[in-house]
Amino acid sequence: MKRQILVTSALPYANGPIHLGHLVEYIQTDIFARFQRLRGHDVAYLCADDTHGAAIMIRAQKEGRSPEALVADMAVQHQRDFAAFGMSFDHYGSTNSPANLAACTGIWQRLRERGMVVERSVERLYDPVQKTFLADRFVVGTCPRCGAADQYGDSCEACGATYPATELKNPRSAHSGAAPELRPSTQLFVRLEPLQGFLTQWTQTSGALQPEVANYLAGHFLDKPLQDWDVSRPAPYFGFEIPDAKGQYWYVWFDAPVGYIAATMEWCERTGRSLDAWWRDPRCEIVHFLGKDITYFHTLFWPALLHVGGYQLPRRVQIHGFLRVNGEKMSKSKGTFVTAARYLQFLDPEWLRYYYASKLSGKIDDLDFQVDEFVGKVNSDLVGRVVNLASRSARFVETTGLSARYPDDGGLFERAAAASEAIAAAYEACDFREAMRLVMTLADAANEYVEKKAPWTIKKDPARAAELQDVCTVVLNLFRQIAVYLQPVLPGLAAKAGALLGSPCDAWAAVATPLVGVRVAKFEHMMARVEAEKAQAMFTPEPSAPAATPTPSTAQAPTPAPATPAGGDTALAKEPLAGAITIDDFQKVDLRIAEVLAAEAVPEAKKLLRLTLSLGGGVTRNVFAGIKGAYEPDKLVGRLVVMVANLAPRKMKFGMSEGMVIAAGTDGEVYLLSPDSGAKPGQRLH
RNA sequence: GGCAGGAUAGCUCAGCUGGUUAGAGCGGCGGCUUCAUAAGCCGUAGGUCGCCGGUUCAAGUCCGGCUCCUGCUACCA
Repeated sequence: MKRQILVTSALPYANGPIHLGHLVEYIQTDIFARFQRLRGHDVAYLCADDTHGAAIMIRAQKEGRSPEALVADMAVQHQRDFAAFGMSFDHYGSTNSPANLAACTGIWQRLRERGMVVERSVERLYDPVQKTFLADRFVVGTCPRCGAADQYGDSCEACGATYPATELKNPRSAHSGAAPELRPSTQLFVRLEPLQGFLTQWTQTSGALQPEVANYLAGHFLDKPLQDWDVSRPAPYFGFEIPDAKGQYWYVWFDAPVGYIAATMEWCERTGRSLDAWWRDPRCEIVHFLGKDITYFHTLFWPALLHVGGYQLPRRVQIHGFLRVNGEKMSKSKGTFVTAARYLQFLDPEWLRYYYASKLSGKIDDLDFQVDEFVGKVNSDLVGRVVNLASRSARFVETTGLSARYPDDGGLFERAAAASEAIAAAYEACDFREAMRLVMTLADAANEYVEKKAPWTIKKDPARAAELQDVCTVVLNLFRQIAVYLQPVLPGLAAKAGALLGSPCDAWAAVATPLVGVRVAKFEHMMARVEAEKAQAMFTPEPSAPAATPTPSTAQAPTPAPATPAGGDTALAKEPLAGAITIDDFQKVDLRIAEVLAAEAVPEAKKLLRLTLSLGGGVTRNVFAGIKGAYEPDKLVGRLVVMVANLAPRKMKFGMSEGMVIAAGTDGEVYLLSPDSGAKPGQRLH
């Protein structure tokens, strides 16, 4: 039965380049889409750039151009990268499109009709100079958790904390620099509670979600009344102005997923198809691929919007984990944050497709990119086993072609054909790892056959020419079956296999019937081996900036233990220098020498020590410091540290914190600062 | 702290509803082969299945507790 399948990948944000982490998702989705096409189903693979939001607006402003220009530029970059990695989108759109506005408007009207939009006044930060409300991203200040300066109002890039903009310390407007004030703002909310029953049932019983995901939703959201969803943002905002609420814009997460529908609309328009056949017909299977970070948008809000909008709900939401590199989070300073464009400078895209396929299990687990494993898998599986089959047989039949009848092969071809359904089931379940494993056992069997038949020996005897041709006919047919099975992962290799035998590997059914009597083209290399050095080089940070190399005069200085090979400026790369401030700015900060009178771990806290600091003359301060992991409380008592003495006190879960202890560190390292001997508690730093 | 997921050979992982001597690939070691992109084939060594207790004729597989990792979250989507 021919199925109709609409496949999507999450829309990449137009604020940054495509990197190896993104590619886990796009490659996974593309393999699924290509597999379904290969099986003869009707597939639409749709994607688009996610273009709206304050982050885009700010960046455009910084770069002195319009958001539209920025977004157009990123669209070109993204699509160039995707093309290089073989993404077979049927259409690639943008959320900043008339189609998307139309689709959003339609859903919005239905929400209004059902009384699901409510207006409420919320306290928001207001820029008194510009006379405008500020989106979270337009407020900058000090992170309330880690104290990093110049962080946006929604989350901290240094420590990853998220918080309401009102908690930011020393907040300033990104427009005017003025201190924002709290003012009531009228905003629009979508009520989700009326759909609680519907969403509970859908998430728990539809089978669309992986079990862990259903559990997560049940335990985190559905166990209490669903909160209203704040879907509007005050101007200025790069996005769609809400048609019936002037000055209010849809929050980017409202119009982003609607982009799936908009992309389908554009595709239907272009190809003369019907949108309803893909979005309002239960026979169409909608499959969303996305990362675990955006789970709840796609499993609560999005189904709610679809339901109210009269659209078909996804048949499946396939959620994957994050990419790690050699067991660690991707990191710019460690060079493991590799963009698609950088990968292409070093390595072949098909290698990555295969490597990811061989690791993807369809579960939500993170996926670890290990350089050695990557090199080993590609070289031994693909070059050593698969391509090698063609390489060790094709040359023998370049002049004769394949035998006219398929010879007896002891059941090898038939067995490989019989594996078809097991392999297909693995692909269907997105257990590509299992699919690759099954295919490789076929390659093993084929190589054993070559070994046993020893065509190179047969060749020495002219009387056995027919036998030689038969053996190669078997081997090349086994190779072709494998090429077909791998086509969703390695379309390039499959195309080369098709060219070799003059018959395309473009249908799953081709594995059932051996090819006979055809000519065999001159054999050419099908895939190069990975050079381990190149893979290694790709993950090595570019030696950056001149400042890193020590000048001769400083070369005598004791060299700190070199944790990183080249450069040594990773801390600077990780946390670039902040913008210039005046001496007046600096003098606002009152830094003092303080003596640690007492220190104790806060048992309930992961990172906190409670310090009692003396500023001399009997003045003490109670300060919580996130240094539990790095310092023993006992060893701190008596030592001098530097503290921010005029930081506004802050109520924490464990008590009042009346200041902050200065420490250096990147990625969880912590190094307290000490003055030279002679300094006394209470002295100010100038 | 809450929630979720995980802990099985050096590495990456399979082990379904409990049942014979716990598996695969890679890597290691030993041999064979030389058609092939120094590819291939054969053989072999590696595991107290995180820890403790329980249920059972029988537990990696079920139950309870604990330890450690990962992610999300921390009065909030």
